[in-house]
Amino acid sequence: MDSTPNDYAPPSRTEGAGDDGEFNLMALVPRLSQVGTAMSRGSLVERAMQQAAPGLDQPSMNVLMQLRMAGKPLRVGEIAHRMQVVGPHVTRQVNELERRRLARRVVDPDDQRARLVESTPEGTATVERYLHTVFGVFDEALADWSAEDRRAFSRLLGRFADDVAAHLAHLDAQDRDPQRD
Amino acid sequence: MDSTPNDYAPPSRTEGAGDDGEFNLMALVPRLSQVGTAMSRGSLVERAMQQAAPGLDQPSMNVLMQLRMAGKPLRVGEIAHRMQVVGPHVTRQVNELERRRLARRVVDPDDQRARLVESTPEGTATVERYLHTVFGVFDEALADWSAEDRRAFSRLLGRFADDVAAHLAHLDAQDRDPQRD
DNA sequence: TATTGTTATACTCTATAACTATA
DNA sequence: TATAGTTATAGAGTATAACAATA
Repeated sequence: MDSTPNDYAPPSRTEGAGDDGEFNLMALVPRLSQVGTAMSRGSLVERAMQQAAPGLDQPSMNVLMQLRMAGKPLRVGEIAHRMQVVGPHVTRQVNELERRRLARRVVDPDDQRARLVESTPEGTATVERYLHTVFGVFDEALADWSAEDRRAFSRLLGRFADDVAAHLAHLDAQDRDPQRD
Repeated sequence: MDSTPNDYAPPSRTEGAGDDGEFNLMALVPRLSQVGTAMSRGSLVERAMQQAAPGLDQPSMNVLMQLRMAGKPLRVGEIAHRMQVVGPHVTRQVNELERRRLARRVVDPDDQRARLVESTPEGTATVERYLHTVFGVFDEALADWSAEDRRAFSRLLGRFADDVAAHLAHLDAQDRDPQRD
């Protein structure tokens, strides 16, 4: 019983040829949701968490990921901003990471109020294991893709994320300050 | 906008950390997360919910969306499957939708155990308002895109979602039944 | 005996409010 | 007085377990 989740958007089955070729916003939405689910609570992250740090929670791994992507220690507020969450949330995850010796806090020399969160070697190794699993899945899933399609997807996804974010920021600013526009 | 997730220059040891034209998995991950956040708890959905049905919760709207995309009444279990959630979760949202007269349950004539959930006219109007807002934002955000880029993005995103889902389903099946391969 | 759905309960993620300590 | 972070608490979203009705 397991019917296809995709009656709405006929595209693909992909293997053969003819994608329908149309641009249809209605078809885009379920795909975006699908990707969102995969990145937050699907078997991909479940699998990667299991490989990398059984028992650790997802947001804590997300903190480690932010540190990994930044390549340097970050303030609590900066991590919160990058994760698109609120300060206290980060505090709790950093507590957990510190308890597990995956990260530590040091006072920011430039501002005694602030704390810099930095990954420990074990923290770095943990997030590397996580990314190894995630990349492995993507890599195998995209095994059949042409180099050109990969580049195009990367470019278009980045542009899409940027353009949507920028437009929403514009709308939000308008809401806060109806004068402008 | 201030510092966007774009600072993420992967620290040196990433595979082929190339420039914009390259395909770099490490660059893909934050973009996918960003899109996921937008679709689940960003200002896009907040805005659309506010326009369409202030006070209604997001998963209930998601149920209405599934009915809209299917174009026909669906069983509780089928809705759960399409939403990638578990049965009891859907039951609660359908209760809420019924309370608000946005959907109703009818016994499935083919199986007295099952219930078919169908949208009321008000439910349909509600989800149309929601989609109108979402499509409006996307449409404006993508205003500058060429028709070709739109088609390419639609095609590649669909293929990506399908290929990742298929590969994960394969891995999950392997986990459950290590015999196979 | 297996399946569809519901009720009751608990867990995870995230937000808001009140507070502490620097600035 | 404003800012960085923390503590305490509350809410939204989702899962698991036990059950009822029908197959």
